[in-house]
Amino acid sequence: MRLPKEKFSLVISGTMTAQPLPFDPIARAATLWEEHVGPATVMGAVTSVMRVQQILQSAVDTALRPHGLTFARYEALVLLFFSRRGSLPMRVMGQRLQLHPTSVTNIVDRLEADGLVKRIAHPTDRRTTLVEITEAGRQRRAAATEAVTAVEFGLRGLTDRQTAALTDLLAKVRRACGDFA
Amino acid sequence: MRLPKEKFSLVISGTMTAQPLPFDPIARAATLWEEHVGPATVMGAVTSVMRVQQILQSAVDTALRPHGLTFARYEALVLLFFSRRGSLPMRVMGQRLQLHPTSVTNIVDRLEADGLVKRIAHPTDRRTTLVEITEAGRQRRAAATEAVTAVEFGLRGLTDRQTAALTDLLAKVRRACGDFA
DNA sequence: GTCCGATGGTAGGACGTCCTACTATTTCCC
DNA sequence: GGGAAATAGTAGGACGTCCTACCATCGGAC
Repeated sequence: MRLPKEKFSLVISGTMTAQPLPFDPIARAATLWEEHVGPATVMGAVTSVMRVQQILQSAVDTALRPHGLTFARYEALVLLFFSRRGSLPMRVMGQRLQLHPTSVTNIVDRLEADGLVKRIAHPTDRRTTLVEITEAGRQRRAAATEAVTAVEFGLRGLTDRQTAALTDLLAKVRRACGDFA
Repeated sequence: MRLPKEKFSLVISGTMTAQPLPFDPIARAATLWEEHVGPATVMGAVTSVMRVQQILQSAVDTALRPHGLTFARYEALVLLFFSRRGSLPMRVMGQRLQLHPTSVTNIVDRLEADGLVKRIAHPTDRRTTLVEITEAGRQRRAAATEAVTAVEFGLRGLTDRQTAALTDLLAKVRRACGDFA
């Protein structure tokens, strides 16, 4: 539960070099790709998504570390907080968070060990495990939310309009890939 | 080196539920966030990036698995292929690929074990290790490139214009976070 | 020349994800 | 009702990333 050591860098993300490159490595790769391979539009977009995800993940995890959370665990906490009864079956959590069942098990294990959630029996289906957010979990969620919103989730450099446009474009991709109907 | 088992799903990505949800889980979360927390624009965009990265990573890795590559190793191979001499110092590879030095070590270890690259001594600096793509590596890159372009890197649902717009938006973020000057 | 800080790379360990199997329970269909 | 098939969750293992610590080498200050 300690903040990471300071580095000699302006970079927010954890994956960093000492100094930012003087050129855009993705744009350069795209140029070379056009020369040697073919149209690079898709390649460039995919690489960009990968890289930005890495930046955001690192920024958010850094903001959450003092609160003993990762982004995945934070998302789980928020999901339970939003739920009507403050509890959900593991399986539903996996669907909403788009996670493998075993990842849900892992996440809930950690949250439960920290006393932020607890597993309770489902009233009618004995196969099902309900996960319920505790009072400590609610408080932790509030504090963690302040931390991540304070750093804008690591998303910088966009206007609100551009941010919304980004979300829309990505939603098209998610729908086309069958994330939702 | 075997293709993954078929699942009962239309979803391209590896992380999947049996059926797509009938609603957009990110849009729903954004609505709840607006109700309970505040403006959800940034939160929605960040979650979307995370999810799309997961989809793309899974699609690309699936396409590359028959070729014995992950996306990270494929990127390394492409980087060396593009380089003038067919070789680069480990450190430079880490800068271009935005990877931790130890991750570069890991990736090069795997590629070398498969005979796709080899470590050679730097002519003047004995600290530095050069990584050189082999003929087998060049052939593997060509085959792998066909595989990933055949599935469009998993990026579906966007026009070329929209794909370019996505790249531009993400470049703004990368620049703002100090990825490049 | 020599020393000391900076640089390049690797080893070992933590963490989080996924996958494959496995058990327990429920549901469906005859 | 009785049994096959589906469903919920977990255990154990592989993989890839990061971090800290470490060793070897280089380069500059004196």
